[in-house]
Amino acid sequence: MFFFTRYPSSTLLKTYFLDVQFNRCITSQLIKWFSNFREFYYIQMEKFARQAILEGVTDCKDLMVSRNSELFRALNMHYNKGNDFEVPDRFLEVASLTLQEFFSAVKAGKDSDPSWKKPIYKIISKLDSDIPEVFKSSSCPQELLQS
DNA sequence: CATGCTCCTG
DNA sequence: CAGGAGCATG
Repeated sequence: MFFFTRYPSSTLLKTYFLDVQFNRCITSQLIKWFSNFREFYYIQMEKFARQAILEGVTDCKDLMVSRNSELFRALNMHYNKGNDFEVPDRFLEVASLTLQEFFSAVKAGKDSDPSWKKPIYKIISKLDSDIPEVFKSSSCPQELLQS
């Protein structure tokens, strides 16, 4: 699900886990889960962005996340270990944009500001897509829901 | 006071 | 990932 939504609301999650009896713990645990997902995601982005800078990359167009890029492999291995489904193109676009945002920010020296990542988070949080119906409850294979 | 999020650990 | 601290919102 992370490939579609980086910042799912608790109400949205509830509509996709109809067979789960939500209580405070379950809900906060799921929210926490996505928070952890984001951490990994952003850490990878920053890592590759800095690496690109060290490699002398100057054009953002050279920072597109394709299905055969190292960054994609790292993310796919984390969220889609068994290659249970095809990652949506939209995610590649969001990932590319995220990488470019980090790249530009670091390159501009904005990382000296303690809260330099906040603006990037704000941008990315607005790029969530709708989750396909197939992910909903009962008929959905567990492999798909796991990430 | 309840939520939700980040940051830091283990 | 899970836990907990600390901060922001409403």
